[in-house]
Amino acid sequence: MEDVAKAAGVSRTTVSFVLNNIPNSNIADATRERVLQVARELDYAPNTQALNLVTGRTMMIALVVRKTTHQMASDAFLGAVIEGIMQAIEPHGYHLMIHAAQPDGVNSTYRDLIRTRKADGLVISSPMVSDAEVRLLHDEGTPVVLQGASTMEGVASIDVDNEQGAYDAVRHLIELGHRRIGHISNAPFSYAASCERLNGYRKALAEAGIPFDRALVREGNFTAESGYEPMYALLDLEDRPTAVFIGSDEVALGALDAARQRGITAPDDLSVIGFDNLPVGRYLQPPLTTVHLPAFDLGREAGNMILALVRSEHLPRLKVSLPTRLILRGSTAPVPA
Amino acid sequence: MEDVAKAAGVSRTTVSFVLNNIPNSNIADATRERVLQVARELDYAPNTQALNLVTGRTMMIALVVRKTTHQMASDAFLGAVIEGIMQAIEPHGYHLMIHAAQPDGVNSTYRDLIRTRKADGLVISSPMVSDAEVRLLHDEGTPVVLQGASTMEGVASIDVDNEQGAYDAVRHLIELGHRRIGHISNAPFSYAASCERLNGYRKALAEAGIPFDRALVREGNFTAESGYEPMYALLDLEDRPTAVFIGSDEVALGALDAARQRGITAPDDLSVIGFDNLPVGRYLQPPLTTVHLPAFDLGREAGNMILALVRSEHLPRLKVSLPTRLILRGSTAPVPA
DNA sequence: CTGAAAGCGCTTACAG
DNA sequence: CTGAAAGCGCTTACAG
Repeated sequence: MEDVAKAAGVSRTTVSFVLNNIPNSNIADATRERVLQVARELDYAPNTQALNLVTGRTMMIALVVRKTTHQMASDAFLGAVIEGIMQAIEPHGYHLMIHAAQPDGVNSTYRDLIRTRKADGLVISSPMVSDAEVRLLHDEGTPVVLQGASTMEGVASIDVDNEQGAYDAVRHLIELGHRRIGHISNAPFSYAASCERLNGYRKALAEAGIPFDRALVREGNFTAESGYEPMYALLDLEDRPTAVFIGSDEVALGALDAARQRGITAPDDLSVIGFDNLPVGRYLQPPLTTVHLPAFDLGREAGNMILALVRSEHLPRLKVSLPTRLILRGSTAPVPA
Repeated sequence: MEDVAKAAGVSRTTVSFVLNNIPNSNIADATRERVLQVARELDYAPNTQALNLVTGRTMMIALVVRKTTHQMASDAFLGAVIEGIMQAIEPHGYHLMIHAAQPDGVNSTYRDLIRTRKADGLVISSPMVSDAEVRLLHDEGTPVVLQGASTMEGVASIDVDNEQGAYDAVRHLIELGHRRIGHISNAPFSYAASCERLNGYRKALAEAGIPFDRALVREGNFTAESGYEPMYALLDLEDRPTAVFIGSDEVALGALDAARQRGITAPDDLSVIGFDNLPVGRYLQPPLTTVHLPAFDLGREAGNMILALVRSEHLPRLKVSLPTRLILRGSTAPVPA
């Protein structure tokens, strides 16, 4: 900048004014032109670090991924979420950094991103029901958006309407005539999303006058592998279900394989409906009926929210809930006569 | 820091020395203890921006994803690659930022990340054969690692051994007795990886004395949808193949569906082998035989390489090639008698 | 309409 | 063993 000022024969102040297009700076057109010209010739680019130091901002948003290494590496939605966030923030000059924080990390470090001024705000992809560090961060006035859990008082959050999605899925099964409907969760019930999906399941049953049977509910744990045991257990029941609502396509993969091993195939012997709408679902045999999770929209909305927060703008709603959509394919059918 | 110095009754210099553990600074133990103590009490955290300004470094690595929005959102490996890079760089105090750059972007902007000092080095996930911006960056002395294409002279790069992987796949088919073997590429042949896999295919054929037949080679284009046409074309051939090597599991998904629509099922009527080893492959019916692509390792190695570059350390090898591994599952079988 | 100067929060020769 | 001071590259009152 020094160089530009010298070459253009003006002060650094003037250069700063024209380059930043400061209003009311009243720079003569000729001067302005000259500075712009020289800056171009010298291929001038401002030093972000210097700018950050004086403005006190970093123009960075951190996406904190609260997952184990394995969970993150096999997260089919990470790309969509990242893409969504970037599309929201980059047009406004913000960049995205990724930070991994183990879910069990007691001494996790993402608060340091703020303390050491590496980022202006955090999007926390946190499936955990509660998290003391988030609480602290929020109380300190840090811009924080929770993506995926909405149980924390006063903290901005975004999620899909899990209960409604589950309700729609189970209602679909009921309409096909099923009465004996099992449920395998996407994750342990210590996760908010699992609870909400269970609630949707129960609500649909209740509405149809079908009594809730605890024995029909089993826990999955994110992965396809975790789908085997629960499915075996369900199929081993005296009065086994004619349909199963599984809270995750991924878990459904394993569950379907388990059923197959027992010689039970969907949808003839058993109707199966998943959740998430993984891209691969339509290529399975039979194509998997599921509930669409709008991962990209989730990211974009999270981006919009954190953007509003870091810019101290008004946040229309503190908790937003995105709609799901039932995707009918081949893994569900009317209950066999 | 000012505050810490004041509270400890020392100068900022001293605080800086003890906090950064500067060797040969010869701080009295008592002073050191006092400073540490006060810093803890005041919950002091250094301002990264100020530090960056004086050191001239940002401690940031940018992952430049050269893909369309759609491609990125449906990239099953992005999480694994990111995780790999982070595991390599975070222990050394570096952070990762993500930057999207459209593959067709003439006036793409990732060079600005360096010009404006937002990052110290770039990992470019670039499938394109050549890229003028990378050339320029490299010539300017910027630390750059190409992930996925190795055609640029003098630029560090990492990739999987595509040719060997394809060779292994086709050789497996030949050993099963197939002689009429089709190929559907993962992407257009303007992409380096596609060419390399085609070379592996040709090499295996040549070695077995099977003449290369241009009619048996078709282009895929990343997505499952792009697998239909090529498969139809192959099946419509007079002398149709008994096996097909497909350069991508994703493309294989569509191709398999296309075959199924024609009443042709793997592996009885047609052996099919993919590439990538998507997690879902083992849950398909039949489970997909494929070539394992070590996405996490790719990321970690890219991380190690860029780390060496930004730290001006010696780079053992400028171009590294990671081995693949043939995964035998159910979609390939001996040629029908 | 433009410039001199202070300041953002650090590091690091240099002096004592 | 410790401190005063310059400097990193910017922005922004303030003065003229």
